[in-house]
Amino acid sequence: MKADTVENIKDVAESCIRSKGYNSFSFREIASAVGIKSASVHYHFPTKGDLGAAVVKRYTERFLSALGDPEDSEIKPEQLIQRYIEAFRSSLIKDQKLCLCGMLGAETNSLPEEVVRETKRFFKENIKWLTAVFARYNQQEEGAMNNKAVYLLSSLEGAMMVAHTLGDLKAFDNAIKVIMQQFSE
Amino acid sequence: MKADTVENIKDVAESCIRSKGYNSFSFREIASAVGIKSASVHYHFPTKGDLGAAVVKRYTERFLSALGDPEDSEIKPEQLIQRYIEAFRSSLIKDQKLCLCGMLGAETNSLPEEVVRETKRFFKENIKWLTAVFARYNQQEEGAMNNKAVYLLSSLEGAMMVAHTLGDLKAFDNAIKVIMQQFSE
DNA sequence: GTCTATAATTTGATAGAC
DNA sequence: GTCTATCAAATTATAGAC
Repeated sequence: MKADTVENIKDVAESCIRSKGYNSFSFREIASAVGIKSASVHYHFPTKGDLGAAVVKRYTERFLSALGDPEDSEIKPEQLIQRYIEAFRSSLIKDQKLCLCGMLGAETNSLPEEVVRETKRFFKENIKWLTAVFARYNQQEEGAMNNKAVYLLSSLEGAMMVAHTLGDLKAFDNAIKVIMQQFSE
Repeated sequence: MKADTVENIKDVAESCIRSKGYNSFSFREIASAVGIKSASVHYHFPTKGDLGAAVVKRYTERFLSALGDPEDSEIKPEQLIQRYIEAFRSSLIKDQKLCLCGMLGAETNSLPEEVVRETKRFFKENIKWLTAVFARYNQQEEGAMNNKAVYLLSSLEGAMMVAHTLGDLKAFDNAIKVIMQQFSE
């Protein structure tokens, strides 16, 4: 059932950060939810920064893995973009929470260096993946593809935040409708 | 010089929240920057939630005031949209900080009720203003204008967050380029 | 209106037993 | 690997003097 304590800790920490932010979760809180004591959490993750960085690292790996190969010729680029949007959408709808890195990105200035580094990596890998997908569309200049990638990532992060704040998940879908017009010509 | 203590407190608090978040600033920190003691801050704002809500309220009033009347026939709707985008851009470039409500929106789940209420109001008033501007464009259906409003607000908030995290302000302008294509037909 | 002093709680982190 | 116990610091907030 609860095979791996380390994974349990990461699960709870990820959930906490995504709903309340890095600066509003405590080791005691994590420990309590896992069913251990805070000293035991420190055994696995000496500092809060260690835990935060590990959570983001796992999050990024899972996210990229779910997206798959951007150059997989079996799948049309349009479908990959659709899959990308759906990844954000299900995060918001199913988990009722923000993107982990959307939250951490806002908190950047009050985060330990190792957490900032991993958060940046998430964004950079996202942009890289999207740029690779856009490169499969009809010929475009290098810069235009990168701009589109930054744009799509940013718009989805922003739409999650606004919809979550307003408590209106339809707002997310409404924003998506406008975003998709960009890619349907 | 420092005429009004209350305004000074709000100034410092706004700056702190925009750079570190609501959950990472303290009354002692504000007091120290203003040159008073934390007990004096409590005299003006009994609770942290009171201070937070007052800061957002002033921020919203100033923001809407700077935008002006969305139905001012002296100004073309295209120019108003440009002004709107510029308001976000200068926040990011000049202040090197996020939008106050972009930060607070992410933190929604760990905020006092009165701060959440004011943050929602900022977003709702933004959407209302934008919808009024879009209504001045050629005939569109009601829903489409609202969707565009939510979309533009969301995209700008997201672009600020991503650019700020990456420490790459050009990323903001690159995203804007793609966003503007939506409104240039 | 600002101060000193302090209460009550929570936090990240460590020492050392088992 | 988990525990008890504890530390040192920081937090929001209040009482009461000036």
